[in-house]
Amino acid sequence: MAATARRTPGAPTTRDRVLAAAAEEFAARGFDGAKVDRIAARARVNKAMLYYHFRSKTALYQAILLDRFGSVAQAVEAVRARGGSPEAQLRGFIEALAATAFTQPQFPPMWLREIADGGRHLAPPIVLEMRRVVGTLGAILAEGHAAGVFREVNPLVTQVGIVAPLLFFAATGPVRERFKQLVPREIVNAQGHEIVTHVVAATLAAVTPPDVRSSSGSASRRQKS
Amino acid sequence: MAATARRTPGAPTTRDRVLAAAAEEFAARGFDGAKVDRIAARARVNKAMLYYHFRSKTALYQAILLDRFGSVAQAVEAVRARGGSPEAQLRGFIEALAATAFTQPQFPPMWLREIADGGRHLAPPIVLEMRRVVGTLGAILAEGHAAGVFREVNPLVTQVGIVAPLLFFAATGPVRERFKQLVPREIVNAQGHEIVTHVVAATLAAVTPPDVRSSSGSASRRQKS
DNA sequence: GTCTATATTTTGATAGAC
DNA sequence: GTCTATCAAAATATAGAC
Repeated sequence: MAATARRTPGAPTTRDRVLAAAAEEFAARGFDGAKVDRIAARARVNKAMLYYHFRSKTALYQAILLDRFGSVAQAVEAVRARGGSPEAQLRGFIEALAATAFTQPQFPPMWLREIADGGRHLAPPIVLEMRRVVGTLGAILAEGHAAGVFREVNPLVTQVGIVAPLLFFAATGPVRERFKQLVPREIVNAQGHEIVTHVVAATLAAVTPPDVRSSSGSASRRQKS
Repeated sequence: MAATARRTPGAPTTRDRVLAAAAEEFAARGFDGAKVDRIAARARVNKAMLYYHFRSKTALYQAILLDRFGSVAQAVEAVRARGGSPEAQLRGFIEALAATAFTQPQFPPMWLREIADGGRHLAPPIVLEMRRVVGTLGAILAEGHAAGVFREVNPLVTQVGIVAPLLFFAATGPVRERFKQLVPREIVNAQGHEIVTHVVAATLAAVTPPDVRSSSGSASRRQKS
């Protein structure tokens, strides 16, 4: 109706370009390190334009966080809805998180920073999305426990055991690249699938009850060699 | 000799107070979020005094990082020097890291932030300290592999599986405290020892070869129930 | 919806007296 | 070694024309 320029269908809107540029800037520099001027420049929009679409730097930041955590929650809930054995769901949970961490490179650093910040920018809606993620894992673990294939474990501890290595590994990519001169190649050249395999194996082992860990049903702790 | 005020023996020097205050500020807000004025106020020193002792905000930050990573490296090397079975050394490695993470609350957030920052502030000496940590783990894993009690695993992947959950759990303390209203108590009230137990179990399981995982020496993957 | 110009505050860093 | 006063550069945000 107004003097709106007719956009090319499928082309990202100005708002979308700002969101994308902001995600990169926030991921790379953190909330305080991110500069509104740089975001605007990256998005090839004017700074005033940015403030036209978003109330403030904080609002922009929170919009991104809400979107990303929402899509993570959706992904893990889809895994749970798909059903299957508790082990399969747990593996799917891990793989869904890994997929997010590796396909959305901005997400791991942002998550790590929010943790380090003590959740200073986490509005309640964002926390609810995070809650959906732990809740989903809790449901999977409870189902497995009820079926007798999982021990009773603390969902938070288990979730940290899953999420932390995936985020950490994904986020350390740039650091490893940066200092590859100082560290042996074989060590640095770990691939994403290796950490996923590790996390799956480690998590399954940690939630498996002692009595199904070996066919003999005996001690869970091996005797010293 | 000069007009130096005679310090009370054992009392922290001005420099030490600045370092302590800076560690808290950097941990809580990150490099860009930390403000020199706040550091000075916290340390009850003048800002000019701060710049007398440290060349710049960056130099102050790096001094702290070097010190902390150095003490971590020292701790894990002490574990290795103490000897014992590879399993015992691996457990000791994990516990040493956990002790650092829980007794020095500023350290986990600072580490997470440096990762997220892509190592932008990591001077080569600091990277060398980090290298000592991975190197120590690599030595333990190699010894275990030579003795036939560990599989051949990537030290970096294994280290991420250890360090990330410990740092993440320690660093999430404030977040969990902050949003405890929104999450069930049983979940939030996980204690530090729980994550250590989890990491030890998960890591040992991940590095144990299939043929010693059960006394029968059969399949490492359990059949479905 | 988009841009130019600018107001206002904050912040890292220093000069210079004592 | 310590403090007061202050500079100069950034950085968030907005006013107002088109």
